[in-house]
Amino acid sequence: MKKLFLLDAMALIYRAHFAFAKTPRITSKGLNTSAVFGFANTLLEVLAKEKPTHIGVAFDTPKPTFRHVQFEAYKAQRQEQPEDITIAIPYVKRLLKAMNIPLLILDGYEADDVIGTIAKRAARDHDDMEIYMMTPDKDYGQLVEERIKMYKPAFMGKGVEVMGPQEICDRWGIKEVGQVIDILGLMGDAVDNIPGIPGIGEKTAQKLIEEYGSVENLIANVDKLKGKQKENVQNFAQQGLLSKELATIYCEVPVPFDEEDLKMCDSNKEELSALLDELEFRTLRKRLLGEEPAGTTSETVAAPATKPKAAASNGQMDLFGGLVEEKKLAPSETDDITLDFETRAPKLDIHTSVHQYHLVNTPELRQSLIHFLSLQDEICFDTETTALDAVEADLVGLALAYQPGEAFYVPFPENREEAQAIIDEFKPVFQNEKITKIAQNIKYDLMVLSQYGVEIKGKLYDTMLAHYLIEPEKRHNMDILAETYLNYTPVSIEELIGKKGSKQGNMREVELEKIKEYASEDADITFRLKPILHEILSKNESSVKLLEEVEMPLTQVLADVEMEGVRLDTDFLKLMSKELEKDMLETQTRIFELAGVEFNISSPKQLGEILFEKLKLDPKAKKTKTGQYMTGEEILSKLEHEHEIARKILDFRELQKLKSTYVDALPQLISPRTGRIHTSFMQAVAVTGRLSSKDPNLQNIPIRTPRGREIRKAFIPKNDDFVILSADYSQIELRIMAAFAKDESMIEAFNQGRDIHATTAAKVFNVSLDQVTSDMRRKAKTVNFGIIYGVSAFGLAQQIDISRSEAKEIIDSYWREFPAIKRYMSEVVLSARENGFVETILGRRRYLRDINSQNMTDRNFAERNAVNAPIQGSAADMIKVAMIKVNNFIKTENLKSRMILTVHDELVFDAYKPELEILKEKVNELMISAIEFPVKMETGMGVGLNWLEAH
DNA sequence: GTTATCACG
DNA sequence: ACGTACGTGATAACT
Repeated sequence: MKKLFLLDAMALIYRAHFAFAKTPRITSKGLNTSAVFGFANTLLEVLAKEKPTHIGVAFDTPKPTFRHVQFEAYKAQRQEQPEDITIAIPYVKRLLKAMNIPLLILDGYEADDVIGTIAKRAARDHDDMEIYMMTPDKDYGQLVEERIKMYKPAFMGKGVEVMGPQEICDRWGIKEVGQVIDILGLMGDAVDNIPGIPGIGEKTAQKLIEEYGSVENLIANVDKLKGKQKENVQNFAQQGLLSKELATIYCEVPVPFDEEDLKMCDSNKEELSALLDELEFRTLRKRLLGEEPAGTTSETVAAPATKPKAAASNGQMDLFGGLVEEKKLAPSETDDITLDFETRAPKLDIHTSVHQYHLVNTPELRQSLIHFLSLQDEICFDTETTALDAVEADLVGLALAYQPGEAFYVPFPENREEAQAIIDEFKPVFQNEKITKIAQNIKYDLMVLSQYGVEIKGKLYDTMLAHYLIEPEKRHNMDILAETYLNYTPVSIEELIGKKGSKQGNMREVELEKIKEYASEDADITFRLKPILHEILSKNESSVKLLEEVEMPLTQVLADVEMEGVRLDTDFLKLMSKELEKDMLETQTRIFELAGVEFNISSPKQLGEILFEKLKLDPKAKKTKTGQYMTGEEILSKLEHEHEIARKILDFRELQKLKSTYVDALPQLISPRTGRIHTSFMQAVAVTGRLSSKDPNLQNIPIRTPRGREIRKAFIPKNDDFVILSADYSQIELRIMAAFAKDESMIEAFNQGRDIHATTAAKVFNVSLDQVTSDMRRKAKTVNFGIIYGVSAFGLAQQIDISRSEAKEIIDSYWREFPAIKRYMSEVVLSARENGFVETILGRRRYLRDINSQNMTDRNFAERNAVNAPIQGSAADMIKVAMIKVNNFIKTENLKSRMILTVHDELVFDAYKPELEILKEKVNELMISAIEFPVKMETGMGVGLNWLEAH
């Protein structure tokens, strides 16, 4: 006779936990192992005594079950799970996995439904099998039949109790086991919040069912009852029926049953041994594995036997074969089991844990969590802080997750030393090289943790950056990712701390329970997003490389660069501000004189009316689509010789821009903590792969005008021992274009170090190199840029103020002289039309949805993007790789010099004077060799006491 | 929140 | 006949 044992894990764990309530077992590391120990003992006892041939262990899931759908209050008042149990569950699961015992878990169903279904099917399909449901839970009585028995484990002095149909009927005083639910329906069950009928307890229920047979029949014969009891049955008839329904175990759960899956087999001794050591279960270990001390078993124990279908390398067993792939289940496949209360496809999740988000706020709990984290291949984390700006942020909490559906929240005290002590506990986890750290926008977390002296080691995985490489033109917030890929809308941060514009609330003031839920959810979601995004990303091999070898290492570099910051000469800026103020006032006075009235010069609306209506400067003045006069720089420049006011307005605009955007704004962004400026480099904004910079934007500090470039004098070295070093790629985009197009003449010009714009001018204007005038060179330079942007005659004409026909002639001439470039351009556009995207040298994609549009404007725009994106993007790829290499060099050589800025084709350093020469040499070498192109690359280097001098 | 303008590569 | 260079971010005005 075969023996199938089905265990109700949660019921047994609870029972074990409370059995040890007075004298809990604690390991030397503070882990409470009572529940695991109790469960393990019970399990081993039954294995030894009963020698089952088949076995399975069922868990509840944290997901709402159909009973919740039916009855909202179901189990609602059950008190929260003790943390010791929460911590125990993963260990129990590991124990079972190590013993090669299958876990039975199905979202939407409780353990008793799963056990009931399997028990009934096993009995039906196998005459030669006896089924034992191992549980202390009385509800199971309803399932008992000839070959299905309840097996109550020994407890509190009482021995094992095996109950067949006779025993059940005797126990409840009923005629058939099915009436168990009628009894429960009447008496209710306080633990599960099944109400029953008021005034009816076990004894009364027994008596009534003995007499009437069922709840339904009792209600039908309510007239035969008397007094208060009659009243209650009448008034609570519905409640009684519902209670009966709730107590009914559902035996049609959509799980296939295959006896092969549940066959007993050998343990994985290596895993088991490690686990028992960890739990410090010495006696058990001896019983199970003999006397070998820890650490010597792996060589001596033969390879563990594995089940036919249970071989997954991660130790998870594919119990239900195809059903494990539940995400891919077509609805039709589950149609044969339609459940009227099911709103979604049943989901089988072998390792979904029972409870979701846990508060980890004691040393013991932290110890357990850390211990468990250290066993993972990858973990997900999220920091909660007091500020959006990482440099100014204090840790409020840390959320961690290592499997979907479960997360842990560790709150941090406001006291800095206490917080430091807690984060120090987690250091071994963060510094474990074997664990991949997953996070959304991980640069922020890296920066926050670095303030607490935590330098993360091992692989990083940023879901934001993964998505940036999948769809660079989209947005990459976690909320959007969750909605797109998980079909789930997370709790918004605004619900916790209010909008960021208005006096944004403090994370510290949020209730612990709420922040726990919010933070845990973030970690959980991010953890779930990772495999989904990675699966999509993996469709393109180069994307995975790009993420792992460029963007992830770069995010660490950027964290370093941002933390370092830049020193600003505030005294200088203060002086400059005063001068600008004075000049602005003078200019404004002159403008008012010239205009004859006072008005707001900063208002394009007012300004347009003054210029074009009052002064009638340009009779054919152009208007914007909103009906206003255009007063931009290019318009006013053309009026410069018409009227003095145009020049003055341009001056005023420049002064105001410099003052408000730079001179006055920059000092306000100095960190009170470091006294330096810390920009944010945005890694997932620019569609081409470039970085952007904000708060403040240090990538648009003026340089083109004499007054503007003065501002760069305010960017200074950290002290007298340092100087500013600036290294920029020379003509990187043109070189990349020449390489892509394989244009021999242009490649040769670069390889010979010739002036590329002059060379272009000579060719385009058909003169010898020494006949090229500065005007010709200027035009050629503009043309070269224009080519990269996807030239049009109109655009070129506008840019250098020539006629459209003249522009067209120049372009035609360019194509004649550089036919390879023209060929390359058409090839890129063609390939974009075919594939719908273009790629950079490292395979970074840009999708061009309008490339085949009927709308010419949209299509032309897409075509210009097709030309520009691979060039601009490849240059971005190259400087990113260079940054990683340079930072690596600085770190491995332990230099005092630091990278402090990056501006598309330029790297800026705070260079320690004694290191200047080696730094210059290495930076140059690493920049030009970052990515191999079939064209010579060059850099320009400058050193000075400020950023301007370094150019 | 959108528009116009202007700073950079 | 159309409507036009590529990629960003900050500010002030206005709705």
